Amino acid sequence: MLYFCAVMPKQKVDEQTIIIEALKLFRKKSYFNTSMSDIADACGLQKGSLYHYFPSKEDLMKRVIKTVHEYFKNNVFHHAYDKNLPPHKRLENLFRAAEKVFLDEEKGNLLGNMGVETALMAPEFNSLVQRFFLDFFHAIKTIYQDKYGDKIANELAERSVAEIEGSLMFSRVFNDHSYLKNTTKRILKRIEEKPAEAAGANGASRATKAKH
Amino acid sequence: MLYFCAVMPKQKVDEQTIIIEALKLFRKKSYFNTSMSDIADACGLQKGSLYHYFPSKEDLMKRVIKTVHEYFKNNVFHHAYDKNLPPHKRLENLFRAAEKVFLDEEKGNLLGNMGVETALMAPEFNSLVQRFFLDFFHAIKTIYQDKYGDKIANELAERSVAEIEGSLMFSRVFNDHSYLKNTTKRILKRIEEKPAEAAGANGASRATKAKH
Amino acid sequence: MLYFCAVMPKQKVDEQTIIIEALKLFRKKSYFNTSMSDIADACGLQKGSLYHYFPSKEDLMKRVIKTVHEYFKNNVFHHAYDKNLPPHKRLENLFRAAEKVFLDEEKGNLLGNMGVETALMAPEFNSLVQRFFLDFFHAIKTIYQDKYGDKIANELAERSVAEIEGSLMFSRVFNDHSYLKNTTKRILKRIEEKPAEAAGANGASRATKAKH
Amino acid sequence: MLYFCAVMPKQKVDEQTIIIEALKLFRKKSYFNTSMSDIADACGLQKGSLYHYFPSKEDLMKRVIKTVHEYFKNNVFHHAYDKNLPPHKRLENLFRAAEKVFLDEEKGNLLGNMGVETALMAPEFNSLVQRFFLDFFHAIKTIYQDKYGDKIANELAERSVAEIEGSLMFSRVFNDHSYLKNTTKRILKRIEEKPAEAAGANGASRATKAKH
DNA sequence: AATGAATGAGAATTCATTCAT
DNA sequence: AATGAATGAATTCTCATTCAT
Repeated sequence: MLYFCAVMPKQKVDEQTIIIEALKLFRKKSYFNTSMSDIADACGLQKGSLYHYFPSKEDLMKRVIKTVHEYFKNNVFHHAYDKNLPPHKRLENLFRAAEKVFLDEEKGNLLGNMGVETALMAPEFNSLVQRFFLDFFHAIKTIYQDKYGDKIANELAERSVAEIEGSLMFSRVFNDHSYLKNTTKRILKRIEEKPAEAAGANGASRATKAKH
Repeated sequence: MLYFCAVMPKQKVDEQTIIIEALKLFRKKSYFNTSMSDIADACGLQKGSLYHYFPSKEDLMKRVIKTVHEYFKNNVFHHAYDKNLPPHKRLENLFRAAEKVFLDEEKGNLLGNMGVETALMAPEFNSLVQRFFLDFFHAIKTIYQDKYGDKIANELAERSVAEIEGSLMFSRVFNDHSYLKNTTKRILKRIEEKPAEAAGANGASRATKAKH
Repeated sequence: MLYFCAVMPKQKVDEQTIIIEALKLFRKKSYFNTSMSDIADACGLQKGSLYHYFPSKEDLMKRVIKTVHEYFKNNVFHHAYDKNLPPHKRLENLFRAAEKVFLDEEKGNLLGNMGVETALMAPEFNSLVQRFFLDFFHAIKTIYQDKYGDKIANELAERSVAEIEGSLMFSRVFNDHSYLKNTTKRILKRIEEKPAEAAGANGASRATKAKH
Repeated sequence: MLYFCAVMPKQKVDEQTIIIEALKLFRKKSYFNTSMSDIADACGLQKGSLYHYFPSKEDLMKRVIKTVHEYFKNNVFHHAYDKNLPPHKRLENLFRAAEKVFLDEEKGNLLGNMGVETALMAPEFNSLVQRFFLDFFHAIKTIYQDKYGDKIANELAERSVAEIEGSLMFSRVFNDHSYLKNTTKRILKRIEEKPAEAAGANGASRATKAKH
């Protein structure tokens, strides 16, 4: 990987490198199955050296989650707020970007969003994951709001994100991309159609309402 | 649970007790955060004694997953096959039973989707979790098949289970039952309506198709 | 093994059965690598039941060693005392019988004499193994005594048994019967030749002298 | 062993120390009866710390065996290749050095044939022990080759090493140095005499032939 | 005699973390 | 900043042994 640079950059190990390597490992092997040693190895460091950058494994994980969150904000969710495009186009762009990350298409691995699983297993990361999903909800809701009223948009967003997360899980459990891809396709098709479907929505859930 | 004889038999711990105690702990603290010691304590045993019943922690977990699966078959999925009731009623019964388990409504004694998280983190349990979901799909699909053709039923089932699993995840991440409850309500409402909505379905995913 | 009896004997598990099964396992896997569970399995018993016959694993091993010793007395060493045959014939018979046991020729496994290794690793069996070797020495010495004087016979015996044990060890380490077989052939050849070779013997060792 | 600087460096335990301590314990109590805890105690370390140096107990044992082998090469076997001395002198030097190690003459600090016993009980060490013996054979054979032809030298070497190992075993079982000492004396005497004795040798065994 | 549940001590190993250099 | 030795607590698992039935 390094050998291909014409001029070898100093390649000092920095926080970002560690976060990225940790992210890769957490995604591949999960938080509990990844040791600080694994991360150090991946960075070309000694175990002890990691503690110069992060006071603990838990803290490192939090930084990883925040980094992922930030990445989604800048590269996925932002498509929702591009007011120059029509809703269905914005949704399409957002989904396309999300799939790239979720399905790790470049490398062909099925990675999924480690944060979710981790949140369910380790309560200390719960609030960070909540924040991630609230932003996810908000982005999708914003897109729907142009076509539907606030209440319906809220509910549609909740439903769409649930479908996406559920089918992402299936894609992972069955090691089959098509679950997620079919789901995004289906959701896109819905937005292009008449708003009739959303009628009769029952109210959105508490957490989602609370924030937006 | 323990029947009284004239002479109280010496309270032997049996496999089922251990499985139930392990399940509770795995649900509460996750597989990785639960030690064999924890389980032994919960059963009033020494940790070595667990190995009298299960050759390894992994094996115990597999038994737990199978037990949950069996429980769902007998107490949840079976509603789908009750040919005396109309589809929407069968779906309602199934959802009601599922919610009871998923949301731990009556005192945390049974189940949850701990298997899912674990499958995502520990590949050794993947196939058991796959089997669980295939049965889940099949049950829901059977209900839809009375109203829709095979292809659409398939897709609707996939979608419904995804919505349920996604919203269950939100219910847990946000510690708010209404995500799952709203979702089941919404899905029930759909089945009571005209079949028009399902039009334009794109094909079901590989794994689901393969089996049913 | 049992299947070949025309009338299946009651075949109650008895001490002898356990000793034989334990011997087989100790030979194959060594004392330390054989658990009471392994032995119980081989006997078709529960672990706990072994303790009806033997108070401890150590005691069982002692019985095994004694049984082997007894077996050698009756089936191997006794050839040395068959006064009807000439020395070289007696030696040949003895070696032939010993090879059968050491090399487990019937089953083609290289088993060797577990007692020796065990004696070296677990001092509690030392004296039993000593007794075995003293009998071995004595048998060989008796054969030599007809051709040579006591002193030389003593030394030749010590030397022959050492050669045998050493080459038996090589046969096991290199998994090659020929080490032991070449050695017995060579020793037999020596006894058929002139007694000149034994000249200049230096005295036998203490233990050997002490006993005989 | 530890060189004194102006400032005494903090006495770090190093690999060699651990290997030596492990060797001592393996010799005294055997591989199976020595726990990593015992070794750690002997080194003044926590047992976890051993894994900083060796990935497993098995690996540590392999290093121990290799160290012993190396020691024999440098301190025992090398006498065989000292072309300035006559064969019998070389053999004498070799034996003298071997006895020192085998019989632990100076204070139990080094070696013994613990490897042999272990090889017989734990197949994972077999090949290392084979290599040790092949070197032993080769050294002795080299000495004999100056007086006898290749074939006879081969067989004499095999026989001598067998005698030595056998009598070493007796020395240990009877706790009496004289078994080994008499054997080396006797073998030395043979080489000083006429080569007539070796006549009629039957071929050497497979493993020995294969290598040399 | 036999069972099999239970024990309890101890084994190997892992790992997040600390800290002197 | 980085090392790497060291820790110590925890973890999974093994096993000889006991004992009520």
